[in-house]
Amino acid sequence: MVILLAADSSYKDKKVITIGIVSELTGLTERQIRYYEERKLVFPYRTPGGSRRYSFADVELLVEIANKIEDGVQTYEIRQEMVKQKKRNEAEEHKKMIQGQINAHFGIRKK
Amino acid sequence: MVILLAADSSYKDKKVITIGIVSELTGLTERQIRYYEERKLVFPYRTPGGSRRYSFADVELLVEIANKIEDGVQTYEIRQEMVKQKKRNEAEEHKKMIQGQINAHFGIRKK
DNA sequence: CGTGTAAGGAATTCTGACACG
DNA sequence: CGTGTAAGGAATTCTGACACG
Repeated sequence: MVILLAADSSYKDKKVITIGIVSELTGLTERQIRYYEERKLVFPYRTPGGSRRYSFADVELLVEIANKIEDGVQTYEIRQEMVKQKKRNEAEEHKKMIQGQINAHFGIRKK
Repeated sequence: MVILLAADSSYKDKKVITIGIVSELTGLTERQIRYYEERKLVFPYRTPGGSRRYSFADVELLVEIANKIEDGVQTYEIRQEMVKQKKRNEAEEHKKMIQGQINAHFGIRKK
């Protein structure tokens, strides 16, 4: 029997980090970080005052993006990959939801 | 039987949150947050420019502090508790370290 | 295409102090 | 003791643009 307690995603997904800190954390310039947003690769939260707030998940994503760009991948292509991945995830979600409804109707049998 | 506890402390302890965000997260005013630092209850990182950066652990600590103050506990008393707790932790650490050295010398037997 | 930079403005944060109690 | 506030300054962030290539 295995009991696994998942990583605390609450911290990872909270958008609380300013662009200056993200710059330090990733080694990217603020210019680069803003540009990747312009290309719709990252979506920081915006405060009422207009400044950007990133999550740790965003920070990790930014590093991945930067690596791909270093490898010669264009932002447009990276965007395409992300859209595709998102669709796969949604399909998976949908599948799980349907299964959940089936279970709700016929009862859940677990090995 | 295996019990795995992940608790990603890497995110929790990184000092990356500005005082404004901490204020939103905790509901405390910036004045309160700065005062608790003055009373040596929290220790944010300082950027070269002089501004404070807090971790999620700090945020949680601040909430606990605020609760105690609401209960009428004075900052000085809270400080005393923290110092005592720290000493207990260090004693525990020391004990573990000693045991580690013993194990290193005589071999580790695990049940 | 991806990034650097100077420009001017706006939002954020800092400290020390006076105030109340 | 714990917190509010006005004050002036410094650090941070924002946008739009010009530049290179």
